[in-house]
Amino acid sequence: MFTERFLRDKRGASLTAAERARLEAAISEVRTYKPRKIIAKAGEPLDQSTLLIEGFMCRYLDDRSGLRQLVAIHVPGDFLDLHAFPLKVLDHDVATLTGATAAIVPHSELEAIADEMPELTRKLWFSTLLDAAIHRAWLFRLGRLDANARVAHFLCETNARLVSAGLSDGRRFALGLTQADVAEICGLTTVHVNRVMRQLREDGLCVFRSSLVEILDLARLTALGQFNPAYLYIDDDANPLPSVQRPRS
Amino acid sequence: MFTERFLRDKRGASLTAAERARLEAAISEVRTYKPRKIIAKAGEPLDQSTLLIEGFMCRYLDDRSGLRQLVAIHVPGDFLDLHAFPLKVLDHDVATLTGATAAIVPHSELEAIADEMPELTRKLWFSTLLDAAIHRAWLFRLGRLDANARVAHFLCETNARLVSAGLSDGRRFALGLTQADVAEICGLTTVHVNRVMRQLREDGLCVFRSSLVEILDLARLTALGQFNPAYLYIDDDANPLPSVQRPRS
DNA sequence: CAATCATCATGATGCATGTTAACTTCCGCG
DNA sequence: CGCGGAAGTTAACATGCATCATGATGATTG
Repeated sequence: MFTERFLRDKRGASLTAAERARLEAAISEVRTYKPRKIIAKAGEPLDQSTLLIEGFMCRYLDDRSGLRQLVAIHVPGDFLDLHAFPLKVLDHDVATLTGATAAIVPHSELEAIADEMPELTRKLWFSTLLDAAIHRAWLFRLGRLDANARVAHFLCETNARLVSAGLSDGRRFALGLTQADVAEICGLTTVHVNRVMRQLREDGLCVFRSSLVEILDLARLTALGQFNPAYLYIDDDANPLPSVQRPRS
Repeated sequence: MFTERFLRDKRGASLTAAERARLEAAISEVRTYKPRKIIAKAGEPLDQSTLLIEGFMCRYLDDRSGLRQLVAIHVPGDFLDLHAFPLKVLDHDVATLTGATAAIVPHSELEAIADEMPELTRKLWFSTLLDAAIHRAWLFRLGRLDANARVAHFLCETNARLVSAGLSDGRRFALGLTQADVAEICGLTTVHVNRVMRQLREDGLCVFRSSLVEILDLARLTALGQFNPAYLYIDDDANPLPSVQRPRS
């Protein structure tokens, strides 16, 4: 079941068994990728999209001197270039961060789905809009938060997304990124990300070492990053984070 | 024809006459709005979307102390909260910047369109993805550009969008924003935006005074802002900007 | 027409983050 | 098992933008 995590526990958009089966049938191929490989370049016409099964991928824009600004990172369950189906051509590059496996879905299959299954189509649309909502949270992060808060916000967001994917217990998760990657995400230099990580460690908020994130004080990290997970559209009663667990009735 | 500007000259997504008529028939009402009024609040369920006909609107997120980060501005022709149709609830607020008029489209009509007209549905989807592409360009702007370049990039983008809407001649356009608005867009203080505007003026790049933008040197402004309009998905041969006009064959 | 408020303008000062440059630690690989 | 390159760490110094303060201009309104 390659589509197992896709839209899992997303408010009003979880797939029915029939929809899941249809999507599963649309997969033409499963590929594996090495770390730090470019998967799609801006401007090239695409006739397929990629459903991430394992590993981390990213999307980014280059500035004139070749520096990257990441505009998204993707975790297992993300249909990461589904927007290439309506757009036909991407405005940015897509690459792996870690080694990864992904399912390939040809656009011809998506066209068939669009003709036959309006409700599933609406859910695919929803999935691309979820990415847009995350873009907006990233805009807030870059526009309004200082360096410490940016990194805190990013770690909280990634934690929440990985909890939803079943890949974090709400406190600890594997994250195969370097400090340089975090810098490209948060619009900072690697030197300064290093300073921020040290401060988070010394303040007892979070430790990020050898590709493992350990959140020591989720409440304070959340407050520091002004993180409010509403934009992730996660079902209220699915996989609650430890800090938002409600009393059992 | 309220939908006249919607997806005008957008690559592979311009509407056919029949599609336009269908959308026109979906409009339930036309409203006028005063400047600086909130139109939709984050978290409230929405059962309609808004097609902007005249004026400027924006979308924004608040930080803890009430400061705003704009995540989008919208110009006539934009279907500005169409993403509320699949999402049902917005993750941000929507407000007018200037006085405005807009057409209201109930979600029940969009559902009917989704059931009957897959090709038009794909174009509506495209429209929401165009907004996401603009989000990505804004991420690049905030993450990788300094203050002068951010403002230059914003002015180039707005110029290009307004040319496409028929509201800029490629050099001059009305823009009813204050320097404080530009600050909320570019993640700067109003004081610093003021300094940037002065510098752009002194360098002979651009003058922004009494709600009128005059671009004096588009090529240099484009270079300063590292602006590449590809992400706007404007038809190659529609309304070319003066600087990208090609020789007639 | 005066009063008032939003917007624009500009200087002085401070701080967060960038820049440069070592140095260290880790880890894969010959 | 030691070598080499990538990633992490830290310090000294530079700077772009925020902050604070104050006044000028321009528009709206009673």
